[in-house]
Amino acid sequence: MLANGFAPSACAQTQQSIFVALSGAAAPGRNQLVKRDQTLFWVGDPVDGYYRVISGAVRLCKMMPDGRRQISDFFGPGDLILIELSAEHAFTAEAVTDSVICHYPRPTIDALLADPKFSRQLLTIACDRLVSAHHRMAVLGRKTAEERLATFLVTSAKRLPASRQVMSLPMSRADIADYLGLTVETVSRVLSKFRRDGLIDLPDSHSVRIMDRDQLERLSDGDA
Amino acid sequence: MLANGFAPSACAQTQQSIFVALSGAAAPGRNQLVKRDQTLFWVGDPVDGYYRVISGAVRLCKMMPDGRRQISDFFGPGDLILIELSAEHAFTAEAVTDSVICHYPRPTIDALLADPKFSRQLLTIACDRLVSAHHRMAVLGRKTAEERLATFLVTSAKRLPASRQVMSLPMSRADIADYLGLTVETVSRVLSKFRRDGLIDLPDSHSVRIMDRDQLERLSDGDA
DNA sequence: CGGTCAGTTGACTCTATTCAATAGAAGTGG
DNA sequence: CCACTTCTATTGAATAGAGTCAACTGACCG
Repeated sequence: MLANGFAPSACAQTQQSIFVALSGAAAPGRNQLVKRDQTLFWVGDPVDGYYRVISGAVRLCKMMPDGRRQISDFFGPGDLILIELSAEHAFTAEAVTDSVICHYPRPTIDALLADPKFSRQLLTIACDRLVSAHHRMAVLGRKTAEERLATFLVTSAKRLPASRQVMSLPMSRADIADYLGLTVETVSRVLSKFRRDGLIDLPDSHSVRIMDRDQLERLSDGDA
Repeated sequence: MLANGFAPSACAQTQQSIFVALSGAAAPGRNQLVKRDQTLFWVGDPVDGYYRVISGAVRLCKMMPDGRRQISDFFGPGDLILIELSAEHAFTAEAVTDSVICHYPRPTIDALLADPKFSRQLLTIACDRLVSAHHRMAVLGRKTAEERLATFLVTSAKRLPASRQVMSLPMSRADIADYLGLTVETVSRVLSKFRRDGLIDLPDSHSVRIMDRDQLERLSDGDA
């Protein structure tokens, strides 16, 4: 399943402390099982609390009237879904696979924000996410299809212990396409090319084995 | 010049409070004049403090080895350049035009972070920027050239008082192109088309008058 | 006044999309 | 458990939207 695959984000250290703070709080979060493709919250919903992915994965989406979709972020186990402090959600969050999500009611968080140590940690998480969002803008604005896929694979692999050989990608090709600003066909074609070129192996459609990480990294940086 | 043109961002309210907090601090910021195209900080520079745009405009860039560039954000008067709490800058910041920038040394900010009210405000700013970064990912990943330009114009206009007829765009066509993930030629062509179609007027290359805002908004949302 | 730079426009090219067909995996119900 | 449907992924051929290359114009600057 996913538990051993798609991994927590780079700022796991900080997020761990957050977890401790939240666990110790008067009102700890409440776990809920969310089935695949089920929605955590829609655009326009009130921000009535915060979510933390325990297992599985969540995608954050923006839809256009004609059906075009942009996935602006994925959240894996351990990740706190922190983007908005405003009154209403500007994005939709959906489960990529069956997931366990912990929900912290807004008052719990608001109370914890009085602690400068805690709010400093949240600020660190928000800034880390901001940095990776800005990196992703370069991916979407300036990189070729091959560079996008290489970046996606390398970044996903970085979240995992180097020991793991095969990485699990819980999301569909359509999810990857909407995350990278491409079409399913292009994603499929580029992955096939990477396989032909010996850069990766694809044991099944949700698993990838990185065969030539150096080459993939050069490709992702745009100097291959 | 620019002072009456490119405007502070949407979270001006919060940023105003920040300004008050910083002004009252023991070590207030130090103003510096930064000439056009001059660099505030480079990728890899230590994060030795924070900057606030007093007048002018700043662009945040990421460069690729072969010269491709993505501008991930513009900062206008009043904006606090807050993206990284890490040790090193991951982006380069440059002045779009001659600008006055206020610099707050890192200790000043770190001390203020002890105040939960202040750090809460910084968190709000960071989250606001995160939301707009995610919106921009949809622009870069899914919108056509016309939709990108329409979004850029409408968003820039929103920062200004509705009374202003003519909006000043301090940045060059190349800056706009690198912000929207296009080429200068495409930016130029689309703006010319908008002018022919009566959506905008271009008194000079750094000024735009919005003629048909409704149509531009429909275009930017992708249902035109 | 000459030179450089920014912006515009045109002609042609190419990368990724669209449309279409097929193959394979997964879920459903008898 | 197997037949049937449906969804996901892959591959091919044709198309289109934005990019590239190039020429030209007008500002700005020394």
